Amino acid sequence: MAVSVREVAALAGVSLGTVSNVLNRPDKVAPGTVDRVQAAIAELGFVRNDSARQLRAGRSSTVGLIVLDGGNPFFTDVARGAEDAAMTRGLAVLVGNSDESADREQTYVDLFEERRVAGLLVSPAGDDLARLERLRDQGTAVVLVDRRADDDHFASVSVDDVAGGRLAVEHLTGIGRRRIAFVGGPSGIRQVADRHAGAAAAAAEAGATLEVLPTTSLSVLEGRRIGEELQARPATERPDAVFAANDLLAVGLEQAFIMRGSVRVPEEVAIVGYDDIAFAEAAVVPLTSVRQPAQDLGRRAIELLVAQVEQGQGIALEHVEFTPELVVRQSTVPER
Amino acid sequence: MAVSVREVAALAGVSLGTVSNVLNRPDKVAPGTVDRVQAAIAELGFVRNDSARQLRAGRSSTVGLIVLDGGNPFFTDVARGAEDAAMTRGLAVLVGNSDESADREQTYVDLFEERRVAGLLVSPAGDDLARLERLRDQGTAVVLVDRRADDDHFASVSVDDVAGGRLAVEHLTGIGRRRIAFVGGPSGIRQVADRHAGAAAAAAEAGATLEVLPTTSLSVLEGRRIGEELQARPATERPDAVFAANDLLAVGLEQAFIMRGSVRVPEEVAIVGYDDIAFAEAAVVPLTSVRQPAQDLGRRAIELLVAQVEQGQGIALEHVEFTPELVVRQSTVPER
DNA sequence: CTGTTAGCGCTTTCAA
DNA sequence: TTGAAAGCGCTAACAG
Repeated sequence: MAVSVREVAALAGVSLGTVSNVLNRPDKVAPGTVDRVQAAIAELGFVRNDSARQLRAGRSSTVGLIVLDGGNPFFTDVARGAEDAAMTRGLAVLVGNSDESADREQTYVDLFEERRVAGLLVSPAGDDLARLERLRDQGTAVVLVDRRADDDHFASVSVDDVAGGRLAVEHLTGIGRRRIAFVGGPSGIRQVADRHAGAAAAAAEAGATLEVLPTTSLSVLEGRRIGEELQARPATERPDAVFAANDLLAVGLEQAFIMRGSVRVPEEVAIVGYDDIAFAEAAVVPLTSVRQPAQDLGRRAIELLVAQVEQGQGIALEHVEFTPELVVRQSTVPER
Repeated sequence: MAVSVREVAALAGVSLGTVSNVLNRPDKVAPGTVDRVQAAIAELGFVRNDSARQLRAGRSSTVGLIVLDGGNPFFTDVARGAEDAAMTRGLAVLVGNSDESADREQTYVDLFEERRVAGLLVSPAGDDLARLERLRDQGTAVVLVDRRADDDHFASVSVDDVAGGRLAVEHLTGIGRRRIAFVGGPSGIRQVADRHAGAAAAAAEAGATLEVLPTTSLSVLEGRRIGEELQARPATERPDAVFAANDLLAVGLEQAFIMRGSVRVPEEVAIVGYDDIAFAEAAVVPLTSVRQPAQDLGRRAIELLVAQVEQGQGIALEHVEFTPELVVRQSTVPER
């Protein structure tokens, strides 16, 4: 079937140990020999068998990544960042999609464990991290993604949603708005609660009011529903700015305002969204939004993982928390 | 480090061959022994080493999938379908994102080849399939995804874009529209050309006209530009329906029509998009769109791959072409 | 039904 | 600088 080092060695007229050296430490081999071996490799189309390599070496050059939602752009960006960072280090990333199911997550953890991955990046589906702790205790590096580890059991990379909420509202007060509404829910979602907390703090500091308009989900439809309610109010009782917990809500608000033609954005009501989805820029009024550095998250997670692998168990577990950034567009600052 | 079959065998008081049998052919082992071995496995937390297994077995239980664009919902759906189908067969899917770069694609092909994957699912970045042919000649099963293989070199799964274009225009003529416009471009993109061809055929059959409005890209902005042009025309010179080559264009058209308030959708102009992106349903006027069975594509690709693996080289190469389906919403048929 | 044994392809001492 | 040999963990004969 596939050609092995043995055949390469035979063709090149050297021993298989030399072929291995050409592959792994070419500087330890005489230039002429290297050439001969490489010619043989090319001629036979030899491709190294990673299983054998890994079995012998005891360690793998693959890392696993388990994401909560493979269809979510945030996670595809995280994956992309991880992939890129891994590739420069000669690592490959196996991506699994748990779809928020603890069972599926478990299946992937098993799979990765059987493959003896160098480490695991995981955005956990539930609160039961016991299985991951066991893994880590057995020597597999584990980094939590998009979840701040509350204890010292795991390294983690996450984004500071409180800072994101603060950023949004500081921008709104900065452009002179004082009657601000926060649209979002359910409040049980940690991200929603954090963004609200940051928003509330920033509003209080600036002497602005923050009215909370709860939603049952983070969808365009819910945004439109709230938008309809707001535009039905007398102009004097409307907020002069809205911070939506995500972009879908914000787009729904925009639709309600623009479709009716009753509320001008941003003149009467400025709108800030969250996530900076691809669609934010293409909204009827391009949307100001809080962007999460998803690719950086993935990149950094790989770096923490590599550090753990290289420095072993004893390493201090880092918790990296990224600060989101504000992307200003016409939904808060009109085009000149 | 990790525990091996040897240690399990020692603890259970059997030989390592028996442990292997418990793992792979439990029915060949006495029930009592099975229990004892499994107790030992549980106690030691034994996890089988897949590298060793694969090295010995000569075959792998992983398949590689290389997609053109990891951020594109179409491909995340394909991946999801492939993952699900693979999982039920005990296969794992390694997903690589070529990002339309032939180089990146090559890197992943190399990676997968080193890992001796059972097969490769790939939506090729370029037209040079020579490398893939070599792979296939060496015995690795290859299935082309989202690209109809023009020859008998590869099995393939794709979606019939001509049928999709036909579907869209038949719907429009079916609701009585006769002056139809096709918005899309550049025409060099195969999907665009096919969708147009289907649309033209359907229009001709129904005795409708099909005006072509070319775009430089498939973006919301381009859609909005065309929309502005159309709404500036006298009502009598406007088409009574538009078929857009994708949903982004369609959303841009809608935005231009609705924002100006000058053209009613669907009364004056009906709009059909393509892809049925998540946003289509949430558009200001929910968008009628042509949906591609992306998950089915992924699932079927795995099935073709498995067939090749099981039946070997001699198998007749299948070309599965899916027919898209129309999702009707208010942009063509008003709510009652 | 269970134990023994021979490798899978590679890397890595250790000697020459 | 190169070659010979041992063995990673597992599976699949084959023998008992």
